Amino acid sequence: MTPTIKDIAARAGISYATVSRALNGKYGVSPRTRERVAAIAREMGYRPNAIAQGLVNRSTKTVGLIIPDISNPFFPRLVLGVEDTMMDAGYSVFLCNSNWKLEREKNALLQLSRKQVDGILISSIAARAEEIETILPPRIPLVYLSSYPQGTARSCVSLDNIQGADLAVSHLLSRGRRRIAFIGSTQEPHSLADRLAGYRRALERAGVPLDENLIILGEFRQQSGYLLIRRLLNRGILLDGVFAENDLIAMGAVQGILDSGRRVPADISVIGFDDIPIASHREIQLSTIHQPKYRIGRRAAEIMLRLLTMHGDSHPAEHAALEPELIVRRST
Amino acid sequence: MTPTIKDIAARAGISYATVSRALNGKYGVSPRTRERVAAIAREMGYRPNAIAQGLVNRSTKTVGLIIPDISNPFFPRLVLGVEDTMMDAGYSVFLCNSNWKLEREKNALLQLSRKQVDGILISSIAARAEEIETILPPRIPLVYLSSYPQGTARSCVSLDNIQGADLAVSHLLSRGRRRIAFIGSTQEPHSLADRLAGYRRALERAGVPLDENLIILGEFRQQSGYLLIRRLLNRGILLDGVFAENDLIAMGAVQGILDSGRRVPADISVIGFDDIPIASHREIQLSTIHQPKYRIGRRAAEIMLRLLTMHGDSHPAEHAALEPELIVRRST
DNA sequence: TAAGATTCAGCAAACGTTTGCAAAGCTGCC
DNA sequence: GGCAGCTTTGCAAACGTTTGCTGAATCTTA
Repeated sequence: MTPTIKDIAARAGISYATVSRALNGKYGVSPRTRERVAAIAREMGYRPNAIAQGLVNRSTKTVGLIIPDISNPFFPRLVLGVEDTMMDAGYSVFLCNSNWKLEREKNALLQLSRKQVDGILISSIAARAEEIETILPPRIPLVYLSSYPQGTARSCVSLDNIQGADLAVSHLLSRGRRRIAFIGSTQEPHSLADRLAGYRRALERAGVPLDENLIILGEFRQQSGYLLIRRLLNRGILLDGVFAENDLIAMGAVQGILDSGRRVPADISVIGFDDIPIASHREIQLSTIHQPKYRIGRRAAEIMLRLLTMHGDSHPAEHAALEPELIVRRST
Repeated sequence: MTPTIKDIAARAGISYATVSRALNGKYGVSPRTRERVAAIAREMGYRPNAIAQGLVNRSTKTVGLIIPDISNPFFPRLVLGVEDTMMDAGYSVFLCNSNWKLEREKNALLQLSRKQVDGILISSIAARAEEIETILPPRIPLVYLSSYPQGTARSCVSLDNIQGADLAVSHLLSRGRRRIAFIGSTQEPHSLADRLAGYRRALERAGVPLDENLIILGEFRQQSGYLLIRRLLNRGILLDGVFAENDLIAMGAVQGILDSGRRVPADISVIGFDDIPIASHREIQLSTIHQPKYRIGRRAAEIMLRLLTMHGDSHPAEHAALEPELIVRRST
């Protein structure tokens, strides 16, 4: 069917070992045969079979990328950052969506390890490192990006979530807000913990007492933000500010507040997290904490490439915590 | 390192051929040994090496998915549709972004064929089928989705673009608009041609003369829509309606119109194409032609699975043209 | 009990590469 | 002309599976 190295060898009247060496620029082939082989290969439209190469080289030039949901606007640029830089380095990437389910995340891990990927990048929703790292093949390179479980010794690339949340809440405080609700999601335990910690830290520093009634949790969806804020308001709980764990929730919250007859930001200021594309839209103008999504993806991929090249020798885990940036827009 | 079939065989004191048969449920192995093998495999944490299997089976249970740009809001749900259904069928998918460049598209095709994918799904920007189909390995299953080149004999899943454009323009006409601009992109020649054809057809049917000055082309980006409409307006060209080739362009156009001091839809009605998530947002409310993105992805994957299972025997190309749906919102 | 049928297991080749080792060919020198 | 030393090539094993063929063991039946 498709020509193999043996077909080339037959045509050139030499052994296929020589063809392999010629094609790969290995030492020990005369310039003349090297050229002849190259010409025949070109003419026959030869393409190396990466599967066979993978088997003998024990490296497939392939990595896996696991994220919760590509249709969540946070992830596309992250994925692009990974894909661009891995592609440039000659790697292909398997994309897997876990749909925020640990079960599917584990399943993807299993699939990828069967497929002999050289490394795995994962935006994990697992709470503890063991939950996923015990599934992995022995010493496969692993990089967490954007979200990682507690207690891992692997490389991570993420925003400083505590600092980011602190920044957001401090901003609300600086606008004179004192009754600040936290609306989050239980879908990513670790990111929740950090952002909640930042929320607490900012309040504490400002001497504002924490009211547990103001903390309310659901999912990472716009509708969830809408429903939660309405529930809060209907209960008659007073508030003048909202810090949402992400922009989708924040946008839902804004709608909920408007629908309840209150104004944003006059009555209630709202700030989100992530700075997804829509947040900057002229008609939305949501204040938020910017995450450099493409850069996170690229950085994670770069770390992966480093792990991949120094195959085996000591994996010094690298923890890159990028600086969060406050973006002030109309909603605060 | 990781246990192989031979390790299991050694432990069980049998030949590795038998282990293979036992694990794969092949005929010719006693229940007793079958069980013993299963137990040992479980105990040793055996995972079949898909690369080795791929080599001998000549099937990798892997497909490639090539799209222009995952960070364009049209694609994530399309990709999800593909990934979900391929995953369920036990396939992994390589994601490749071509960044709207034919060169990169071809390159991805090459990479994927080296990697011995079982099939390729592609949202191609190529104008003619030869440009990409000559690169493919002989008889690999190929499915175009959402966008396909002219003159292909392969399976396609897409919206009826002519019909969709006709629907959009007819809607503007029904609102009394007569000077309707077409703002498009040269990035996808075939989709451009179809949507332009629909635009022409609708005008002709209504007896509205075509004014070539109203047709203007750029890129599939919001900024492009903004710049193009401003250029049009600055030239003093009269218009009361805009049909944009996609929602991003349409949103840019709306901004451009507003910035020029005109009102939407009072002075100029705007309709887009695709119905990306943001179009339905409360503060945006863009009229558009809905594309069932997830369904397109799923459908394409289903066709791929069919091609994959009837390996070899006659590939009757299937051309699925989904029905476009008009969504009327505030911008018209 | 013998012959035939059936079940179970092993051998070895194959998939398309890479690569260590050995052999063959060539060069130049004494 | 013989031989050392280098360059070029070939042989064969290996990577981890699947599978056709063959042989041994067990079972059935008359």
